[in-house]
Amino acid sequence: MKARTETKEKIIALGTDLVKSVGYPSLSYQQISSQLGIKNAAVHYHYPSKENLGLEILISACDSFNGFITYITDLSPWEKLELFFENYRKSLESDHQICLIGASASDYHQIPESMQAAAKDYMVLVKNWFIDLLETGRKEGHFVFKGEPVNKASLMIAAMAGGLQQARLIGDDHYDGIINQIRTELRP
Amino acid sequence: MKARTETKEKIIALGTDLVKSVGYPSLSYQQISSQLGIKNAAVHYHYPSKENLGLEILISACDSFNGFITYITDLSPWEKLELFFENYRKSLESDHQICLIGASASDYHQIPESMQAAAKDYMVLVKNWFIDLLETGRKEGHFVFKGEPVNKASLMIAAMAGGLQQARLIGDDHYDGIINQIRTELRP
DNA sequence: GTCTATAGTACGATAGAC
DNA sequence: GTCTATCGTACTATAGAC
Repeated sequence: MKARTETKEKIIALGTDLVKSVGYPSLSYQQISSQLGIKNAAVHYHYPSKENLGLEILISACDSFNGFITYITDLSPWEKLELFFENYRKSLESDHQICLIGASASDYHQIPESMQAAAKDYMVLVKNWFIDLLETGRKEGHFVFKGEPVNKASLMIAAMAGGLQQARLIGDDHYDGIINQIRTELRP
Repeated sequence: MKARTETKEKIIALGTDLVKSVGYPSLSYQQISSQLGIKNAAVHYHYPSKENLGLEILISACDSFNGFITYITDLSPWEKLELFFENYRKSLESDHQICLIGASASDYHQIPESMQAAAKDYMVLVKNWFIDLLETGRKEGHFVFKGEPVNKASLMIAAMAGGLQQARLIGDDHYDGIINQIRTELRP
């Protein structure tokens, strides 16, 4: 009924939103089909099992992030960091969605092994990008921090993912306070 | 069959473990009854609805934390902080359980309103204790950090909750790196 | 306080028509 | 590529015996 496989892309886009707002275990074929105006079985046609769908959501996010870091490769360390902050802030504004890394981690024992592996790959990708950003930024005098870049990267990624979640409980100020603290501590 | 309400306490203890490992939505009466050697209906006798059970788990955790901070009230700021770190590290060693705050936050849209409110109360309690610890510790020269105590507290709590989750994906070193970074930055 | 039995619901998944 | 119809399963929850 559709030109090319437009529906397939819509399913991934909506599925991603749902995982970020209710989590993979609570994601259902009915939510997807009803919101897209199609039927249960139509979604199964594109993604036979829930595992297929969940895995594709993670792989797609990985591709997007790779595109993102390539796109911003020429910016300054601070500009890169602020864009990363901004992307996370957008999740907060989209009805308090959390990031896929946090969602995959908190539901870790409820997702198939293939998704556990994909989530790990995704997180390693993000973390390595962060380590490189911090290392380069410090070397060039843009950032100031004690200790190893790997530990600083771990601290920042964990704080951002955790902060997004906790903002659901006690409000967006919590997340903004975290970002401001990170900025304050990193500034020369 | 039991003296007093021993079963009721066992249900809360096991329920707490299950929420911390699989989350409230994936927690089931069957897991509880089978692991306690009783039947489905017996659990319903003590906690008629799942909401009753989930709420009691959070309230119980709140009470425990209140007991904890009273118990350590005479220790030094660093000793208090290290005991807090230790409690979180224990979750990691218990088959990678996460904290109740992180679990409640990531499943926020899947838990009843009464639990959302209880989780908020719990988190406010923890955060306020942290703010006071950081404020006092800095005033007395034990801690060093830039910015407001409230933002530093937000950063630390989010990093610990997020770090516990992310350690499931990429290993315990991730969490330990976060704690070491926090120590390094806080040390005078 | 614990049991058996079951109602009622929601879900993932498949078969087969169009 | 989408539909209707349905199977099998897992879950929350309740009624009533002991």
